[in-house]
Amino acid sequence: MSRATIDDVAALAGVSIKTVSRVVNEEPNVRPLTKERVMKAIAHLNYRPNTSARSLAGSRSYIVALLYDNPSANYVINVQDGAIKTCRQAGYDLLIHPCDCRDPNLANEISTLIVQSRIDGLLLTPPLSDMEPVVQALLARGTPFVRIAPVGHLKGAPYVATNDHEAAFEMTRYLIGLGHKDIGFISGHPDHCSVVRRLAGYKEALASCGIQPRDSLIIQGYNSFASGEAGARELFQHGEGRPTAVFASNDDMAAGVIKVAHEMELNIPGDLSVAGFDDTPVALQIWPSLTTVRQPIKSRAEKAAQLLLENLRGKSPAGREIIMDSALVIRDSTGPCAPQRGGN
Amino acid sequence: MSRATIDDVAALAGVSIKTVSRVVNEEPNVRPLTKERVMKAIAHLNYRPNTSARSLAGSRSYIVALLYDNPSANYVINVQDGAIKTCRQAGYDLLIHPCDCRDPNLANEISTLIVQSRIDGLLLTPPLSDMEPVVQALLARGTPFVRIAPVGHLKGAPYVATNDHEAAFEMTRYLIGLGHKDIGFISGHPDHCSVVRRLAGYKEALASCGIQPRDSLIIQGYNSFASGEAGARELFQHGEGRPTAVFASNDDMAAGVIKVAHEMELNIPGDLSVAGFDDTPVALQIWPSLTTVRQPIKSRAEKAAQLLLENLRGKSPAGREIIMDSALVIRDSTGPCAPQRGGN
DNA sequence: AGCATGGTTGACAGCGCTGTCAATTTGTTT
DNA sequence: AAACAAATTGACAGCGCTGTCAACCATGCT
Repeated sequence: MSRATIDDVAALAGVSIKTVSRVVNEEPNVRPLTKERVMKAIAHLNYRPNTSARSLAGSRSYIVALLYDNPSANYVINVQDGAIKTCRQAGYDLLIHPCDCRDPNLANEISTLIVQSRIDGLLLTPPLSDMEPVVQALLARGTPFVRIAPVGHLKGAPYVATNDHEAAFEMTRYLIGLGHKDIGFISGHPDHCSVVRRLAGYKEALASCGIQPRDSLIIQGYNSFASGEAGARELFQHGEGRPTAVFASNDDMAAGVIKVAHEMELNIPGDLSVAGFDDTPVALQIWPSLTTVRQPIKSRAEKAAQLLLENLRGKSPAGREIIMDSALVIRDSTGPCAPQRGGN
Repeated sequence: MSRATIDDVAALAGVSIKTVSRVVNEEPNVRPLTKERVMKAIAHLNYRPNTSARSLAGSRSYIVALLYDNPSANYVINVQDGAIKTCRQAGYDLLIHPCDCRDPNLANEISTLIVQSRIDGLLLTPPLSDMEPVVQALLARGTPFVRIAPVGHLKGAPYVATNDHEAAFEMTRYLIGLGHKDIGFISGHPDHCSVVRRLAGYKEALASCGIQPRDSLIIQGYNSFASGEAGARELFQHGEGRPTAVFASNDDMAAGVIKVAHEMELNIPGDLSVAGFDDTPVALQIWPSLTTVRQPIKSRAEKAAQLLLENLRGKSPAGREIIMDSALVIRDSTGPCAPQRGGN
């Protein structure tokens, strides 16, 4: 089973191993006829090149690394799935590498990883996508990489992002459309810059409707469920000025808000509307189900991997910056503004 | 940075490359003095062997694969983390390989993976741990593997499991201790055999307290949140015979039960106690927080990886079957049986 | 016909390491 | 001290592939 070597193929096709190598690597200058003979032999023997030999002889390793430091299991799994899918098709292996953002030595650690595991290219997820030292180190080494959902444009650092700004804008407009005027906002972890854009979208939507954003309604969160709870308590402490809706920068925090609301015996969405961001599984697991923004996490990772592989193959040009769309998902946690206690 | 080869080390230490190789691979018959000199040279040059060359020349690839087909992102991430941790320490890489259990060709696909990626050994997670064709194929190939949380003893197929049976027994006893007599049970996916044991533990606990298990209280679930909801609806449809407590075989299903209870305006734990299994993050994200059983998912994966690596190194003997303990985590979703409406 | 030109092919030398086996050193025995 | 066994070390031949470079072939041109 698949024990054939390049020599076997060469013998069967009646060519030299070098020619087989050319066909396998899709190099130019092989006569179509020859190419076909070789391909037939390959198929017949079910030949698969030996990765170790390839990477030893050539420069490539056919391995790309996926770097992450993200507390959300769901997010990571989705990114992995997307990246693996693309890599498998292209004959690349994916090496997953959890890391620690707070490690001051991170850039070095990554360099070591690249050298040691002979990494061809890397995929960076937030918050690594925006860590200057890491990006600079990669740029300096000349190791290809693609950033997933970064906030900033960095010269020569390609990325795939979603339009967080617009999505937050739309969600806020939706809440305003429901009659809400006092809309609390729980922002994301300050390091996750992508999340900064969500705040901007929120503010802009408010402004576009002539509502003055109030600082007391904007709470600093840290992406965790617990920070959502804390944020909710802070928002609700002044009885009268209480917002009638809360927009959290991710679902975990929104779930925290909802839990606090339950504890305070607030009716959702009757007394309080809550919206999240990301559409993680928890959005459907809490009660009531959460209105949120669906991110194309998996397909974004696929795209990023595709971009990276194209880079590795030398086709560096076109589309080094890709923006993908996300969509509002309206569920049961949002409804018309309180006083009227509308039907919904 | 780390570009040193074995030749450099050999030159610096004043020995042949073969001796360096011996030291690196911890082979016997190297004089302590020589060994020390070599180790110093290695440290000085920050030498790391080239994986490709190693696997090309030798038989090993220093790669182990982690196979899974599990809908729970949290579970998978924890297993990955545990396995990676152990592998890194030992200088092995971990290749993650999501697969599809329903694929009738699965065993072949895995064989191909092993051959193609030169996998040294594999880690199987449920439900693959108990798939006969897969295990048999591996046994036939002679490829080392370790099963995580399987249900069955299979000759020559080492595993690391937790005492699900006992944990389910204890949880049930705890509920009985709270005064509950009508305790519903939502079992897990029939393929996830490990989950079968939980049902056995539940029944046994009932029996041990002189309570006759009733079939109408035992519902077939499928590990998903949705199947928890469905199970709850089934349990609650007959008004009077309604159980006062529900024990679900995992947290997702327990969350489903709680959601249905909320919809039916049942007070938890006043009107209904709910317990889960696994202690996934959702247990803390729902309201009220969920009483559950904490599984040592990550450390179990670490152990499994250790066992596998020992196997790869030829130390096949001792402890081919390891059982680890799980623990009850009492939170707010369980309380004294209804009628009295006790304080808690 | 004679000669560049460029497309097509193969011979060959490694990539950095490990397995084999023979050479050397060291320790033991009588 | 000679003879032997065991421990220690190194020379060398690949593992399966790719990069280099030279050889070859088919054109189109003068």
